[in-house]
Amino acid sequence: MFTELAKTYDPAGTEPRVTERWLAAKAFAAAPDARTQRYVIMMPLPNVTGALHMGHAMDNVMQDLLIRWHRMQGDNTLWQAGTDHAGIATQAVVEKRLKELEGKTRHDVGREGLVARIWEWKEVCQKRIVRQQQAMGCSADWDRTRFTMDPVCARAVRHVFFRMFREGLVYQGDRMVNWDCALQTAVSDDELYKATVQGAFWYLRYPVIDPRPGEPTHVVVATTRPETMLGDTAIACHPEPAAAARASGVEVPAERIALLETIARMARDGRRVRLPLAGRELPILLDEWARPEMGSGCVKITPAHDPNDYDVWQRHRDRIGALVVLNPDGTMNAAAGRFAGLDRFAARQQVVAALATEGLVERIEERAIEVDHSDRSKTVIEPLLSRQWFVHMGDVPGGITMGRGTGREFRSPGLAAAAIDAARPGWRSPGGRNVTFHPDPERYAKVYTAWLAEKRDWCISRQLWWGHRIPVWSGSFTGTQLLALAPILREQERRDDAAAWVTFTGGRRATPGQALDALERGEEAREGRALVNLCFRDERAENAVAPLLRSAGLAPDPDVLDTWFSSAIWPFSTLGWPDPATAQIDPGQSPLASRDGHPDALAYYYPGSCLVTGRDIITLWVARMTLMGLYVLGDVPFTDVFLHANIQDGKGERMSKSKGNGVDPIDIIERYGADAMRYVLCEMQTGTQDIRLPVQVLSPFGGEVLELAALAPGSTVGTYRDPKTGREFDVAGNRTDLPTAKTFSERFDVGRGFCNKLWNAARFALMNLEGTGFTPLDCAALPGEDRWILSRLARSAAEAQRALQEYNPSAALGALREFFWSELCDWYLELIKPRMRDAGRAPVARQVLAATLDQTLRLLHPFVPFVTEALWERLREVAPKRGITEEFADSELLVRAAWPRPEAAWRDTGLEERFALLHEVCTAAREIRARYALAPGAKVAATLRASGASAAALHSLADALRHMAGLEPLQIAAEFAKPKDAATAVVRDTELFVLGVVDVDKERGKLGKELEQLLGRIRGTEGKLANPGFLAKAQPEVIERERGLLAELHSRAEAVRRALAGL
RNA sequence: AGGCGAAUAGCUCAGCUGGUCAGAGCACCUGCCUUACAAGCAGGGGGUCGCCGGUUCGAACCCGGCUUCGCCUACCA
Repeated sequence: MFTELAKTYDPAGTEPRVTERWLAAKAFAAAPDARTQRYVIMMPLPNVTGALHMGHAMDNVMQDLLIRWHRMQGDNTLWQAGTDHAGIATQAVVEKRLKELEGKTRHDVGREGLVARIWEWKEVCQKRIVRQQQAMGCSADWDRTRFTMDPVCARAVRHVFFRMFREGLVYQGDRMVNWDCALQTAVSDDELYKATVQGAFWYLRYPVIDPRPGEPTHVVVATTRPETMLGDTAIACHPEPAAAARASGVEVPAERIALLETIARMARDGRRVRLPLAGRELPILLDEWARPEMGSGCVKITPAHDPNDYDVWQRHRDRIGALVVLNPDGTMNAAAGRFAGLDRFAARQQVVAALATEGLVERIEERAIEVDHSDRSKTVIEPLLSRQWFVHMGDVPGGITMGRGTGREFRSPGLAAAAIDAARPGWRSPGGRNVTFHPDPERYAKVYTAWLAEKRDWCISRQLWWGHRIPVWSGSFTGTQLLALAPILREQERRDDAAAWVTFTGGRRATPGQALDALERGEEAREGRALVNLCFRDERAENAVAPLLRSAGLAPDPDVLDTWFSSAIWPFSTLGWPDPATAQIDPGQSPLASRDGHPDALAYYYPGSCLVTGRDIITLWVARMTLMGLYVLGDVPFTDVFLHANIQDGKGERMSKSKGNGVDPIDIIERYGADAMRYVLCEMQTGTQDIRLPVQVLSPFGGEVLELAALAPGSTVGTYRDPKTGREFDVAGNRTDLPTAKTFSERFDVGRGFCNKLWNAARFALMNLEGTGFTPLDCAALPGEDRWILSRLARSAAEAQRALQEYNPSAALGALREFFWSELCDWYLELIKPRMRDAGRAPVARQVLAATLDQTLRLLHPFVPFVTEALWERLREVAPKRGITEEFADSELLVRAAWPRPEAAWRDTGLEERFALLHEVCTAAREIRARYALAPGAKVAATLRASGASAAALHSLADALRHMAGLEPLQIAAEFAKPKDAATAVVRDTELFVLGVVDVDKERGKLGKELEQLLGRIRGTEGKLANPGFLAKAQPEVIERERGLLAELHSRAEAVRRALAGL
């Protein structure tokens, strides 16, 4: 029995119940079956660092939209959910809490203790993330939820690393890294941000050793970090100072050029300088890095603490070395002599002071300096030389085998090269796929390719405790020691689950066998040193030999892998690679192994379909996932990459919680409902540019709505001032001493309005649908408005389908909104109201209405799943059988219902045209009614002058016109005298006269204005047609159109003139 | 500094290969509590399409320059 719906839609009361039904029915679960059409999205896994923000909401909603759409189309649809351990980000968060709550550092609790705490944090955080995603309506397969450090993924990480290690694609080397002294780890370039700090250029004087007459006694170098001078191993001067100065375009004083030329000559002469404080002799290098126009023109070279100096070192390795003067914690090390133990900033002061007493500080230039900071610890980054693991991105001699052992093998010159190929339009993998970016293929392919083309090796080691341990044992040995280890090395080399490399000091890398042979043959000196790296594929095997290795002088690598290493293999690690049958999943999870004769999850769901993300992730993720997929499985992990817009605040700035300009999706869901949020996110997603979402906040003092972008900032980040009271409040949640206020955005009003409209349209329908049955109907025999709404429905469904295929959610939703609101609600529902009261005509109207509502709910479901699912339930109760010519396939849950098929038979372009005329005449009549302030319910007499096709159209739709415009009685005739007392409107080739309401002045004003407009357009069109160039060069059909337009304008102007004359 | 992109109504955005393309929603104004919905209905006003040139019979759209903003990459002794 139908119980009437509430008058307004209540998302808070509806959504949890709908979620429960979905989850209870396991409506999102995916399992391999006989279907060949599959659709797979691997969720860009959120970090377990905290709550989701609006960017996640956008990303998740876009994915859910595609997933629900494909699921309804009958594809076997998998949305793989999960979270990322996010190494450094998570460790930093937990360490910070540890400090705040317990006052302890990670060293107080130890490695195991810290990792245990992070696991606890992860459990809490992952649960919260899943709850948030479910609140948004995400229809991911929760029974397959993975975590990058769970056993399934961890095994895959080891196997991939092992394969790369054995094939020589990962290596260990000394490189310049961004060192975070607080977290004591290297961080990647992506984890840096620039900040301006107050600093100075210190100009330091290095004494020249034994200067000759005419030569300077000192060489001046400038630095922003004086303490690093303790690590100087050279100074440098440009080889051609005069020429370089000219080329720079900067005015350089002649004296300086002369001085630099002298220094360059001294360098060629082999003159040296003495490093103050340390006393070392330093050579003067000639290197183009020293730019005459900058600083003093000469530059100190500190290879271990400056990336550019590192490059200089690489060019002069035969002459200079590198000296590390910093400890991992940011204090000076023993190499810093008497400054050892001092913090880097304290050392800076003291070095300067010491130099000053020796008269070696020429001058100090105070100024603001841009310095790299760690995004994780917010401290100043130190460039530092250290030993790290790298993935070799460039080409390798002989190339590499991609997809080894998969049956999709192919050769590629290198990893980056393979990933670049994958995005070429003409390229195809052995599986026949490539990667295409949407919605702007060329633009984003360029970004992707440009980044990969640099082929910069990927630093994959992190000095953290939280993450996948690097499964390598290492040791440094002399040749003699190495020979003693031969039995162990040779044994490990024989195993297929272990691999080893020996790197000699000279840089030569060899397998243990080759290395031992080389030593025995004397190609490598026995007193020289060699680095041994030994990698084990399986953890158990590694543990078994660990004691042996330890006794042999090898030690396990203390570092963990970069988070992106495990994220990059997410598309297949989640599915159980390398062997789904033996993957160790949690109790209750969907199996990965083959079942019921169907393929296993990996074989069935890899390669996937689409990656949905923001364009800032192109290099971080898309490139690395593609590369790993090709390398390990011989095929791309997805064929489509959907890059959605990012959300900015009202000022066009990136939203950020810490900045206090963000909006929390959970606040929005509470305030507006999840569907409202989804509606607006989809509507904003037009594909061309980033989106501004103006942010508002309720004043905690006065309660009024304030525009965040217009507020005066408060005393700290994330605080603002109430304009009325001048008092401060906090929105970022980092101040406990101030009142807090939740941010929101009025943009979401639109979404709430839409859901409410949908609710009420359904409410009306359901009130009238009691007892609706299904009888096959003859489409052609239906009343005009029925055929019209079905035609519009079919057209809108096709439009939405096309827009979704083009990754344009906004256009798809726009088409559906237009159909639902402006056609179904504004016209069709009104048109059938009289039929609903007429027992004879009601059944067909009911059946068509039920069918239309059925299709509308299906079409809108991917956008607004909750309200549509709730209404679907009621619709099925009231009208269990629905359809027009044949019955639609039913489904208990809308989420599993079939997507509407394109019904070509419903389309009737001529009828739609006739209705368009009806709408125009109706609008004209309403305009007259409004102009003369006629009561809405009052009927008014009218006549229509129309002939030909228009007359036929209006005759056929006269009832609708009477009803919708309140025209009664209404006459339609080709010719009659215009009544004196009639208000007039000219619509296309017809004239409408509304009788008995005329106000001559009003009419004259209105018609006069219209005539003026028409005459203006006539003049314009005539001018065009009088232009010989236009007639000669424009396309004939364009000229024809203009002529037709001119004729129409003339006849309308004539009609308006007649109306004016008749006043 | 280089690369990519954007600038259209008060706000947020559409506008396909140049020709009924100047649009939508919100906001605003007017009138309506018309038995689905006032979170609604009906009607209305509002834009020199960032600026300057060029190409073209014709430019919001194509080209060049400029201004402003955003993103990415690099760099500053």
